[in-house]
Formats: sequence, C-alpha cells, structure tokens
Amino acid sequence: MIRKVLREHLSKAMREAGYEEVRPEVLPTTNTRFGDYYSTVALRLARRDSKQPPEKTAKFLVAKLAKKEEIFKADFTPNGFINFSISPSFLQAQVQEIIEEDENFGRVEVGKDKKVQVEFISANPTGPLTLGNGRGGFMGDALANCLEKASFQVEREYYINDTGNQIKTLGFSILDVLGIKAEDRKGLYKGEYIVELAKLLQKETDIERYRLKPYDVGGRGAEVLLKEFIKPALAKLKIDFDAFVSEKHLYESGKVAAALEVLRKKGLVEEREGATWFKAGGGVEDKDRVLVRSDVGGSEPTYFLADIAYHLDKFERGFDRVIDLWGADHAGYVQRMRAAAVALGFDDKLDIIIVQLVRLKEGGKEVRMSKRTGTFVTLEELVDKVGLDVARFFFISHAANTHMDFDLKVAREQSLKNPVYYVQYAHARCASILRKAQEEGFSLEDLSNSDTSLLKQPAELALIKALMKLPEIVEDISQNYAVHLLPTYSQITADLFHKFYEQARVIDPKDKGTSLARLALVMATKIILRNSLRLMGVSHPERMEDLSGEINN
RNA sequence: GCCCUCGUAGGUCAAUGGACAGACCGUCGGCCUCCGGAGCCGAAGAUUGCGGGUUCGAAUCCCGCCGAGGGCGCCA
Repeated sequence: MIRKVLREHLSKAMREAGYEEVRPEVLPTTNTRFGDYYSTVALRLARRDSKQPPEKTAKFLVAKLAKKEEIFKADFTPNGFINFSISPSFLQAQVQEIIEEDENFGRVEVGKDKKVQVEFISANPTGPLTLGNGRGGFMGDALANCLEKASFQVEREYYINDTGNQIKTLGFSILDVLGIKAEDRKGLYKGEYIVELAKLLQKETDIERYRLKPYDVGGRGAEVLLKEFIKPALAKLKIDFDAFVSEKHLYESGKVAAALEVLRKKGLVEEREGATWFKAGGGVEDKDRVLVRSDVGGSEPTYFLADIAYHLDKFERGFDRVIDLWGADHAGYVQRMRAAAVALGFDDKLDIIIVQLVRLKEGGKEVRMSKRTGTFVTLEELVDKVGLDVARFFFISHAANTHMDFDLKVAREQSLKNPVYYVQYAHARCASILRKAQEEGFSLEDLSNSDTSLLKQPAELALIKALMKLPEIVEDISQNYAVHLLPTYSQITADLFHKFYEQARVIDPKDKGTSLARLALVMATKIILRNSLRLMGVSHPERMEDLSGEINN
C-alpha cells in the first residue's frame, strides 16, 4: 500500500529531524496538479512552533526524505504542503501485482486475529422488511464484507425482538382479522401481510386454542413471520446471517436476570418509586433509566435491561469489537446504551452506527410508512421493481447519516441509467476485450509477466493509480465504517477505465508488446471492479446481457 | 419544551480541518469504416440555508437563528 510506504518514509524523516508526530497523515490529492498524495505535517507543526514557517519545515522534511526515485518523488510548495508523485515504474509493477493477487487484492491486515460482530437489520418480527431495513441491511452486509477483507473474523447477527408488548399487539392484530375483535383496535398492525399471516396460522394450528391468549398467538405469529416472510426476503436480498439471537431466549436462559445481578454488584442499581433504575452517575437522577418496571408488579424488565444482557452476552462470546447498526428511531436510545457500556467497561469495544430512515415519496409527495396503517413499500417490492443490484448500490451510495428520500417512480425511471450499470458496464467491457483478445490469438495465461513498462500514457497511469487504492479504501472503511466510499471508488475507477479505453487501442496485432501490456491493465481493472462489486454484494457480469431478467418492470 | 441527525449546482449525492468544493442525472453542443455508444469530449450551472466565532486555513469545529427528519423519562 503506497500510502503506508509514504507515511513510513515521512515518519522516519520526522524522527530524524527531531519532530514528535510519528504517524503523519498522508492523503490522496483531489487535484493531480499537486501530485498523487500530500501531507500537511509542516502546516501542523507550524502551529506548535510559530517561529518556523511551514515552507521551511516542508523544505527541511523533503530534504530529509530518503531518495526513492523508483517509488516516489517528493516536493514542497510555498504554502507548506508536501506533495508526493508516484513513479511510473512503481505503478507499472502494480499491474502485475494485482493480477497475481487476483481475488486477494484489496486485503489488508488491520483486523488480523480480531473478532468483530456486526449486528444489523434486527427488524421486529411484526411485519415485512421496510426500505429503512434495506438501507441498514445492505450497509451492514457491505460493512461486514469490508471487515472480512480487512482480515477480521466477522460474525453477522440479527437480533429478534420476539417478546414484549409488540408481540401482544401482533397477536391482537391476527385475532382481529380472524373475527375475534380486539377491544382497542387503534394500535393494531394492518395490511395484507396480517391477513396472509392469519391464514398461515389458521392452517397450521387450532387457533381456537389461543382464543384468549393473544400473547401466544403473537409469539407464534412472530415465529411464522420470521420463517415465512423475513428469512425468504433476506435470501432474496442475498444477505446472510451467521446467527439469529432471540430476545425471548435471553429471558429463558436467565441472562436478563443475570445482567441485573451484574449491575447490582457494581452498585449501578437503585430501587425507587417501585421500579428498579440504572444509575447513570453524576448524581443526576434525570439520566437514570428504568430496568425493571413498576407498573406490572415490579417484575417486568424493560427492553433496556434485555439489551444490556444481550451486549454482555456478545462480549462473553469474545468479540474484540461489536458494531450495531440501528435505525434513526433508536437514536435517542444510543446515549443510555453508551452509559451502560461505560459503566460495564465495554465502551471502547462498542460502536453504534445510526442509519437514517428512508422517506418514501410518490411522485414528489411524501407517503407515510407505517406497519400500523399498512401503508408502506416493502423491500421485496422495491427489489422486484428495480433489481437487486440497483437497490443495493443505491442504498450503499449514501452516507449513513444523510436523510434520504426515495421515490419509487423516480427509482424506476432512473433504474436504467443507474450508476451501478456504469460500473458493471466497465467490467463487462473488460471481459469483452479479453474475450476478443483470445479470439485474436493472445494468451491471457501469463499477463502478469507482460512488459507493463510500456504503459506510459497519462490515461494508463491515472487508471493504475486508482486501481491500487482498493486496499486503502478497505482499510478506511474497516475503521470509519463509511461504506459509501465503495460506490464512489468503483465509479471513479470505471470512469478512468472508460477514458483509457477511448484513447488507447488495446488489441493491436501490429504491436504485440503494447497489446499484452494493455491487456494486463484491462485484466487488472477487471479484477479491481469485480472485487469492489463483490464487497458491495453487487453482481459483476461478463456480458451486460447477463443482467436482463434482473429488472421486471 | 428538551435531545440526536441533516441542509452543498435545477435534481440525487461526494468531499478524513487543507490547495481552485467534485461526480452522476437533467439541459445545450460535438464524437462510431476500428476491441460493446449502457461509452467519450466540451459548455452552462454553487455566496456550501442565514448570521457570528475559533484557526495560517472551515462545507467540515463552536454559538445563535431558519427549515426538514427522528426521538423524549418504566414500548421494543
């Protein structure tokens, strides 16, 4: 990874110069005018030592840098930036490396010997998956893929909230459509799926038996819903989980009660007003949260206590890092979970990502989505309309904290000119060129041994610079969880490939050497695009025709 | 009322406190005797919601206001 190499060189130069900053930032430039990477250490140091102008520090550090003409050239500017340009010979060698590493290219070691858990979707088993679930689902899946690529041992988990009031409500809702009217029908779940669910339940069991026990009907309903609705949907969306953990099971196995004891032993618990409270500390009562409710005889634990038990369980399972992706409707809940994490000492191992909800629009007008009113678009409907690749790419393309609007009409109209096709087309084009080359009698077997030093055109070198950044992207995402960097990166790469294609003839029977070098570059591009698309869970067609059938509109 | 998040070209979004804020869609104008035109080249389009502050440097950090979304003590 070139960024790392530059960092190390700069770091060494700084140590030799007597500066403290051991791991200086080295960033890719946004403008090629300034080379390929740059560092602002000189500017940063100027803050500490105002007597030394940045330019002078930059000049001094550049002079200290070991001469590595075969890897990079360093320069400084009057305003104090240190700029690096990567040498063509280094770039040319990258093409061979990418081909040799193939599927493995992009792998980094940051997560070696570390276990990480990603918990995502965890949609309540009271209805089909929503667009918001899709956003969190695709992001969580892509994040898990990236963490794996960063050498973490990754586990994907779905937490099932299969207990509590919502289950009772589900039970009432099912009974209601079966003709057993609930007293208070206001909060009931509505929609086609409740009717379907009721039919399924009726078929498999004697509902009469449950007539007076809505909670049991709801419990069974949740099981069926998970099995018949949610899990098939996940399969269709190509999201795999390693584990489904049941909240109910946490209760049954005594883990919830055990968690309360842990808190009690640490002196974090207080009985007050008939309830049991978690003491947030700081001597302020208004941040305390209820662990065991008072209104049901002081015996019913809250979701909060169950969640503490759940997280304790996670860490008992030996994860070095736990990442929770929660919908924005849980944002207010983060603070109390964090407080519990601090009190129990796993704060530094827990990361909570809030994924903003998706606002649905129809022809520019907002449509309220609600399981209770039954007006919502399910993830499956969306995928049926625009295709899985488009849906995945679209949801991953937005940073988790941006509020996104989703207009099904627009999505359908735009699905054919979706940026995902731009990337897939570049991949198919690579495949096509390679096929053509074989027809023309070129052997693709040992492209990694072709003379890539013939790749000297600006468009060729620019493309290589993009290709070799994949490991940096993977490393960054494994640290900052910004999976939306992936679509952006793949688009930039595809863009540079298309530009290269337009101005450089790859297959030229009259110039075998250049042809082979360019074929190597095409092969390397194909590998990078394929690896990136895989990380996003998006298909990488050999021919664009392979995608037809993907869209059903 | 309080808390969290967001506000960037006409639209959808990028941009790790760094250099002249980048793409795509849309609009306008070009490019196929040749490896896939689902492509390429060019043009127009931005006072980064508004006002202050911190900094050598702010879309990014802090304060206030406006607008949007979400949440609010014992629902999950």
